[in-house]
Amino acid sequence: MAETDSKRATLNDVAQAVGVSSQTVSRVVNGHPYVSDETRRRVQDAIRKLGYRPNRAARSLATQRTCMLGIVTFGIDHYGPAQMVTHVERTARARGYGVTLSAIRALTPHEIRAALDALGGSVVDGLVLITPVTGLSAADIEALCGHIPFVQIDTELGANVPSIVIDQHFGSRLVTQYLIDLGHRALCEISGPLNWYGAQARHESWLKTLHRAGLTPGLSVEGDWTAEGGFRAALRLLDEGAVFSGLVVGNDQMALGAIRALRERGLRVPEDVSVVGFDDIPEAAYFEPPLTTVCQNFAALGEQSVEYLVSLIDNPLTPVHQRVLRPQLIERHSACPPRQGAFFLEGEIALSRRSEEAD
Amino acid sequence: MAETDSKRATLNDVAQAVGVSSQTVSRVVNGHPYVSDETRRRVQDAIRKLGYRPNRAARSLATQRTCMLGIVTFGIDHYGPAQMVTHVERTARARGYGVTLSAIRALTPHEIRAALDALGGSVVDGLVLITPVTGLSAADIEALCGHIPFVQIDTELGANVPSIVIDQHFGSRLVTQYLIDLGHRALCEISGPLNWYGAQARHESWLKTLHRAGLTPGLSVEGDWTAEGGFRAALRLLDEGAVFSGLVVGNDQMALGAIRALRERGLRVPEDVSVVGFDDIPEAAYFEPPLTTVCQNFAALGEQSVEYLVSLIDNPLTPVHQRVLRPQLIERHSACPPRQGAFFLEGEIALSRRSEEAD
DNA sequence: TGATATGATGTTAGCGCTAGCAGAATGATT
DNA sequence: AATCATTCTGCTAGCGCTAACATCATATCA
Repeated sequence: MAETDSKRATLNDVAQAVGVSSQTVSRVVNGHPYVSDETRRRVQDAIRKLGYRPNRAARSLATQRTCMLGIVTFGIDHYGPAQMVTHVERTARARGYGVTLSAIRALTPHEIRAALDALGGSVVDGLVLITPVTGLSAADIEALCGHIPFVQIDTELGANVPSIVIDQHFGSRLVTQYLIDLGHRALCEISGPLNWYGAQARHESWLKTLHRAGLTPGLSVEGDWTAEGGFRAALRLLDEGAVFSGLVVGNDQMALGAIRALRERGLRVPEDVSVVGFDDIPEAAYFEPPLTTVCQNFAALGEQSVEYLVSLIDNPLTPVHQRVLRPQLIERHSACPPRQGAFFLEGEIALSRRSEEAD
Repeated sequence: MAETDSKRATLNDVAQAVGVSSQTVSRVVNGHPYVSDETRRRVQDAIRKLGYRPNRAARSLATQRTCMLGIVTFGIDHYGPAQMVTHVERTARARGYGVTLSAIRALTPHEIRAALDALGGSVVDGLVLITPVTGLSAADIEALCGHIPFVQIDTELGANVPSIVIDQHFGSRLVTQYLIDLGHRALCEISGPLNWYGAQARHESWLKTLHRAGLTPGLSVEGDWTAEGGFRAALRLLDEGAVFSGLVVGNDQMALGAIRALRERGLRVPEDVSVVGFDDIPEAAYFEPPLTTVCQNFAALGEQSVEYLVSLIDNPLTPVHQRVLRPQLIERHSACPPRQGAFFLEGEIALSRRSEEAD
């Protein structure tokens, strides 16, 4: 196998070993035609014997392509972004691209610029931006990316940039209407951080769906996507005297925390309060009770974004569009019809505050 | 900002704009001394005006360094590996390195070779290998990496390769002994896939700890790290007639599934069966009941591996060692002393099969 | 037989950058 | 005034590869 040479073998080393020009070796490596079978075989032998591997930097310099995609992601600690990264990587590799990862922890322009700088200097042929959060305009993004083609994932619905998004409005309508159809009239919400597009969209559609049904929305508290945040948010809801038989939670982890909080306050799920989540994380089916939630197809998101990006790289004139994926309701056992007279009389319209004020 | 030139600006463009040689611009870009303040200022202005960014490929070619680390990871869909990736990335960036990610889905030499090929051709200065799984010898790894310095994470304890590992034996002893100390005498196990070093180590130490305490290990069933796998494994345990008051589970997700299975069979946790997990995922505290588990410091793992790798890059003669981190028991509420006479009489030694055979 | 296609190779130049050396200018020292 | 060190700048080469063209041999056709 690999020679014990101190230096890595180069194209030229291989060429000399075989007695051909380096160009011929290059042709073999890149699978070009017009190399005789005999030569090809001998070159391949030498490549193996010398342990030759093409130098990507040199190739990039010559071809102006890197066969690398950059992933810039915010919120990689959360389930959604992490899933997206995984699936983007998988698809990119299947398409012959490597990926380089740049996770940003804070949403400062400085951090973002640093992330892009790390990727911008001709290290990547294209960028997948996982930007689930407000704060950067489309113009900002375009300015930062420069001439590098990019696709955004999980960004603002309706934005006029190359992007693939999940219709969070639809998902929110789905669960909210589901609870309404079950007979719930008093709904509260634990939303994700409202500077996330998805959280915002879910919140808005939660409101709108209730209004359309002629119901008054109950309290909505902002969580932080974590179980702990959900726990605290639910406690706050209860402490503020909110009265509700249905609770729409921005993701499954927060739903888990919320359920625990409800239980600690003596409320049973779903008998006293129906709880629904978002994401359908693999554990959701094994929560107590198994969680009714909304499933998002992250695999499709990853695949389609890479496909789109690759077509953008191959042909920069590919028209700009936003592809919208629809999530799907997964019915399990954390929601059921409300018990009569539990918290409120049948037909009574939901109140966001209990009449008998806090103790 | 960036000019609307069709082409990206190069060092030479900047040099011409200022009227100096490209070398001087290079000095400014790289912060070398011996550039007059006046010149430096003018160059920096021009850089900004032209939107110049150094071409990494060209720089790599000239310097033979890429300032990139490669992460090759198996099992990125699981909590541990995903956490490691996140923390490696974070630390690498703090140290001035970018990371390129190569996730392998199957443990075939072919997949691994492909992953390394994608990274090997002078794209990275060093490799972090997340290889939690058996199948590759240290020699294989060294052969595959060639001359590129590497550090393994989460590999075999005691292996003589540059590596950072968590002492899974210790962790397993911790929980197992904990249950024994609580008074449990009949313990079963749901292990992770036994081709994972961690799962293997935990399994072995589970056995050893029981033996040392003079107890006969109950049944051990292999899971797949997922909640669903834990669910099915627990069901199998029950179906095979295992009798136990304590259950050691290989990770938190499987513990979640197991708890659900136990509950569906009418067993309460922890009153009838104490369950302990591994990992301390952020949700574990909000499980029903809150899960007693073992916390692993993935952040330290990521940090130390990158630090080690960087020192290996800077000085190839850095001595080879394995750094071992110790996990920590997190007591919550999924384990308590066994009830007397629930499944077995006090003092009775655990049987791995019930006397009255399956129905 | 000469003209034309086509397969198989080599030659040349250059991608954008940095290392290393070679100056040139300035000031300090003999 | 000659010598030396110090600060600044430019020149040249080359990192390893590929695109584009040039070359040469062989096969095909009129």
